[in-house]
Amino acid sequence: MLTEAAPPEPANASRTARARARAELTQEIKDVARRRLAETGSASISLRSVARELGMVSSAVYRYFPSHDDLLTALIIDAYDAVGAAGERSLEGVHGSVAMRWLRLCEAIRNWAKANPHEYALIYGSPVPGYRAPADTVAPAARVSLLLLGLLVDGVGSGEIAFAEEPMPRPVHADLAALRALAAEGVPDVVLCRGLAVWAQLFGTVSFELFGHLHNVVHDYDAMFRHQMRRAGRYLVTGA
Amino acid sequence: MLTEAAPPEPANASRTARARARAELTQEIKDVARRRLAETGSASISLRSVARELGMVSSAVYRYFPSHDDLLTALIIDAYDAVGAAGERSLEGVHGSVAMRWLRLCEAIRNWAKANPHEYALIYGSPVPGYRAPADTVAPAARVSLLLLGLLVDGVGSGEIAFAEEPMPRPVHADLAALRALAAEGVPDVVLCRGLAVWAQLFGTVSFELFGHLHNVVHDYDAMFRHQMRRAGRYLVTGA
DNA sequence: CGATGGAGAGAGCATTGCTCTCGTTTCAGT
DNA sequence: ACTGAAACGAGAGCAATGCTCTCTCCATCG
Repeated sequence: MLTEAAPPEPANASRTARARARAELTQEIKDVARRRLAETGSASISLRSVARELGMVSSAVYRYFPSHDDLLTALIIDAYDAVGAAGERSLEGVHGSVAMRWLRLCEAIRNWAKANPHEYALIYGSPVPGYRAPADTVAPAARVSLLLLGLLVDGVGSGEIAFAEEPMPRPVHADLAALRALAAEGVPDVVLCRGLAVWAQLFGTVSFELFGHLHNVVHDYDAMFRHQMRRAGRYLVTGA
Repeated sequence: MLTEAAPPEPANASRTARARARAELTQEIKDVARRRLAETGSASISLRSVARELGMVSSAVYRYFPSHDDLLTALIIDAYDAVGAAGERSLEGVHGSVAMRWLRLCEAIRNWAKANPHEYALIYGSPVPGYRAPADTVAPAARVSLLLLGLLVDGVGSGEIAFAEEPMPRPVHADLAALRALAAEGVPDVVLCRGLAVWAQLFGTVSFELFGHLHNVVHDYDAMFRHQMRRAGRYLVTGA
């Protein structure tokens, strides 16, 4: 269920002809599947249709992805990587205020989501396959979150993020301490809480928009999103 | 796709034997489907399996739900109604502060979601079938949101919710004005914005938890949720 | 050079959504 | 109360899917 196919591919790209062909075909299968996903939604990624489009027979595809879920998982991993990359690109070489970089990050994530709604749904919607995230997905999934944590570290370091220590429930503090040790050195609990809050708000808002929960309520999504995320940024930085 | 089956059922329950049988069987089909949904996820609600469990033949079920999507839509509507009802129950006869009622509402929604994760995924996860929300779903979907708006109206009316008017981007103001006219009389733009923010945060947080996005980050979900929603409530009421 | 095992093809199985047809039962208008 | 129309359930059938098994072919590695 988790792993791709039998032989662990060597890192070296130009191995034997067979290995190269395998890598290429694996990629090609994913590409076709991703295109079908983008065009007609996750329901229409059938191994058979992908095989057909590639001129293969369905059983051949099973040499590359041992099950339908494995193909999906591969797409999920790629999608996580894609949002992560989009987020990183939006911050590359940008040195403005934390609030400004936060806004850029928000816009990048939303723009990616709007450009790839089905991929977004795949990773931030209901977990569709056998329901439990394979271990392989957690690292790529973390990628985009690290950007927020980086922002927090920066902001606290530069003094741009204002905060006053506050008592936390013990278990909350424990979780936050672990998170801090992992990827947010120096960021106090209160600020991590704010981070979690705006993060949930960000993805909640994007999901509301993409999944149609604001239909007939919001009409100018661009303006609303921008305004809300600007406020969220202020909350993140100043706590108000 | 949207409507159930041919004859519009009369409101009167005890009509002809046939009508009663129809209503009962329709309900029974939904019940079996919902049970399968709860037990093994939305993928396993096949008309055929439901029919089998009811001792019918698959084609007979089509007399009641003209397509698989229609069955799903019916379940979706019921799910919206269920969260709405759960939320309403949590506020029934409760007259505490807005912040306190907000917290009750949050807990009720999360508890319902945890008790019915697949149903939650059905309505707040990715829109699964051919996607487009049938018109029949928007009224039940609004039910739970009205609770928040009611809280805002109360809080503004009683002066419990503090705010200072603030300039809004024109299109944002337009959307908020329409929303105010619809179900939030007297609630100023700033407060509506806060409402939208915490609402997105609430569902973002619940989705993160249920869909596994906080796996290995948060361990004591109860404590974290409570703490975050308490803060959100304060933000809602005081703006900080 | 020869054995291994990766690769593609094809047939096949169980399952699904959905359609069509065919008797039977129930209802409603006369 | 009777009769024609409609609703109903059953069954067969179609196209499609995920997945397995077997067969043959050929690149690879010893």
